[in-house]
Amino acid sequence: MMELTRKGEYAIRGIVYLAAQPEDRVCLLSDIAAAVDVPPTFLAKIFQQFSKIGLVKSYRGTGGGFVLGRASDKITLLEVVEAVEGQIIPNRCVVTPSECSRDVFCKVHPVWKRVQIQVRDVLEGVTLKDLSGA
Amino acid sequence: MMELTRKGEYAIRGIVYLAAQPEDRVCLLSDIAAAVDVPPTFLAKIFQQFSKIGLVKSYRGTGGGFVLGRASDKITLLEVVEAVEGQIIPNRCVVTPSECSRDVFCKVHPVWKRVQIQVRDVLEGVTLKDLSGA
DNA sequence: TCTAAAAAGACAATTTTTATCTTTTTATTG
DNA sequence: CAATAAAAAGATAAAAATTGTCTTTTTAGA
Repeated sequence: MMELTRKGEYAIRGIVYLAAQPEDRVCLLSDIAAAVDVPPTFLAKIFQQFSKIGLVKSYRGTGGGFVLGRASDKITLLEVVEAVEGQIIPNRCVVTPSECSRDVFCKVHPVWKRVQIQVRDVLEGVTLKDLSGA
Repeated sequence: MMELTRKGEYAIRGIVYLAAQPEDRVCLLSDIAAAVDVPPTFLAKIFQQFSKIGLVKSYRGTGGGFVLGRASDKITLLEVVEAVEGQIIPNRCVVTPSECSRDVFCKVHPVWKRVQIQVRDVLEGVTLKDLSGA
């Protein structure tokens, strides 16, 4: 359980690669995909999601491509993962208590909340700089 | 991401219910399923998995049913979850580094390892007694 | 021997994941 | 302005996992 999907894995690979490039170097999606060994069309979708929330900036047309949206030490692994996988929710009832009819007296609830916090803390403590640095 | 499946949810509900019963009270699967609102056939599969690893003991035939395999304070939530969902593996490469061709120089690897440890620690610190007690 | 109950196995519907392909938009350049 | 380059968007489809159900078998008790 708790497994990152391929999408998440690809997302990390792709953006870490981008973070490792010389700053302001515009990278073609096709080049990134080839370098990190991910289906280009799939990576395109992922980078579109990144782009929407500003994790990367994109340029169309000749000479276009992608660059990081912020300095690599200002982007956390948590942001990257949540961008493509959605929020980290170990249990439905963590986000919608109403779904849990056991609600009021459910003792499991706070446990999942703790799990969620722990995971987020770890991922939030890691930046793309940490992952791409020499 | 990191979402518990329904199977995991059902598993927890079922075994917590069992843990809340008077000790040595043999419970029918059909009764448990009704009480925690889970499809009986599905819960049956789950309890079979519990039974195989000794989390519950089963008795067949008339007067048969299920009881906890150990005292409720000796069964952790981690065991329950892993029984039905498999090991907690945030990323494939955590378990099979060979799959990660980036292997040696993969900086993400230890991060997932930390996530895994944190999650396990939380779940290991909670027993069925904690979850079923008044 | 009949009945009660779990175990085991085969099967099926649904949902999610993992893509691919085509068309559209935007930008550059000759 | 026309041609080209590249990302954005949308539709579709294959594969895998999830979420079940149904039938048969085994085991135990009355």
